[in-house]
Amino acid sequence: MFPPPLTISTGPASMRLMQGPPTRPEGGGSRRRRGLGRAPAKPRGGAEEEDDDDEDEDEEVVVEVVDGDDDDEDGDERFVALGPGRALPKGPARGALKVGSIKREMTFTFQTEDLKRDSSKKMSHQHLFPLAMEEDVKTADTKKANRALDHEKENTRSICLLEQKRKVVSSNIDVPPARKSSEELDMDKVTAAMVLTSLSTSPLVRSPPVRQNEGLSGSWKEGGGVPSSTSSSGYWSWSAPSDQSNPSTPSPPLSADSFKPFRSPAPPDDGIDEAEAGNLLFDEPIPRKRKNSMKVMFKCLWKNCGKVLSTAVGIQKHIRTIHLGRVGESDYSDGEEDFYYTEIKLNTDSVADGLSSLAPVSPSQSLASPPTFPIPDSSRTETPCAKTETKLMTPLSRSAPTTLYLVHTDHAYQATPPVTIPGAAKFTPNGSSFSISWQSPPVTFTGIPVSPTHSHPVGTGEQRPHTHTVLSSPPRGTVSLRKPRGEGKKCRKVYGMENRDMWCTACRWKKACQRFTD
DNA sequence: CATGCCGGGGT
DNA sequence: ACCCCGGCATG
Repeated sequence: MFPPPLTISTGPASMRLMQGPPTRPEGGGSRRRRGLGRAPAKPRGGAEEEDDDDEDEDEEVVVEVVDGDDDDEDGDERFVALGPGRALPKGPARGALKVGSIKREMTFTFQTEDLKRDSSKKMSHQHLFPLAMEEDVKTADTKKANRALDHEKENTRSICLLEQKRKVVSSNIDVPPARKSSEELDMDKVTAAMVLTSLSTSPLVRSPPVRQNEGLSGSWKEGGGVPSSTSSSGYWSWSAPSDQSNPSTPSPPLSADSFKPFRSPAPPDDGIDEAEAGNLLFDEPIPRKRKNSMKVMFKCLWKNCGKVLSTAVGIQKHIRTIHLGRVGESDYSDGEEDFYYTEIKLNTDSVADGLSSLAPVSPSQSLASPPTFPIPDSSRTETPCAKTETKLMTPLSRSAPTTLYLVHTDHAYQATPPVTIPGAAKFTPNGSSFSISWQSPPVTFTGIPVSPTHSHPVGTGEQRPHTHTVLSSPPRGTVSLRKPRGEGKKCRKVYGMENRDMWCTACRWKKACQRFTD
């Protein structure tokens, strides 16, 4: 109560320290400080308050960002938010960030859900991804419901058709059944043409290599196309913006189908391949190289099979016989195989090369978060598979083609954009906080090892592994949100220990400095 | 080692 | 809510 003896208090901060350690007889160093003689708090308090005001402003910014996320489930939005959020700083901001990230995740999930729903409807009872469904369901949202309803209307009609067609096409595989109006078909054509053109024209066009799988998967589902791995899509669903949910958007699967009709008369492997190739290219992270000595290969996308053949016919046959089990009709091709293989361009040097280049190149930044899903996913998956695959190719391997999505990549034009986002790599090197959400994806890898699981021939059970993967992913939120550590000088440095009184409260409390926010 | 902060704990 | 500190992470 009594002001401590001036003698002592007068001493510089150092004094305090010295005394502190030995003992805190009176009440602790802090008190001492206050007692320093500086009028208890008045001055200090005033200054601080001002600071606080400033801080508040910052905080507001943060808040806004967060809100944005809430309002829209749009993936893009998220990114935007991230940018600013990152900058935001200090204490309160931190909290906001956390929330934001969480919401983000939620959003993803829910989007995925939508997709799934759509697909499920179209697909009808195709037991495609039961597991995934369950998982998602828990996260389900009211919003989702709304969207679902909308889609239903339009979908309902198409569903019937789709199913019928599907049956015709293939009984055991979930081929993208969706069929759309002639207009859409045309659109697809056009799109395909454009894609091809762009590809041939400029290598730049590339899109995020990485998660094609996931991103695509999302879209596919929507299209009612391939059901299989839900898990992967789960996280990535974000890549698929609300657009996908819209029925109007052409679903990838559709386009794929649409192509067939034209060429179908005679299984034009080349034609299809080309189209796919185009898509693939998108996937391929290394567009520029392709000019050089690129060798075109056809890779089987069947889940545990990475078989690579030099000819489309070969790969088709491979798929037909090994995966589709159509030994007898080896000659006949309904085009279904097309979905299970993809055209890949290899540098004459070596495939690995290309792959490796991918990872290192873009990721430089993202390196910070190695686990980040984006880059590695597709690329890695493919390569390793290819190698291993050859051996694995066995009936067992026959599981739904995980990679299948890749194929669909054709429709990349749709998916691509979103995927690009992942460019998120941009997010930033420092965005430690970001890494969090991203990390989740790493899961993908897990999936690979898991693949060994035997699955049902039909290609439905596949998801299991994926789902599994997803589950394992949980690590996401785990990352510590710890602030990067402000670069600028903080109160401590600015005022020094001697003037601790001048520090902002936060600094005094050893909390994130509120005055010199970074 | 100095800083900057987080997570806790005390009042 | 305010005030602090132990301890960890980072440069």
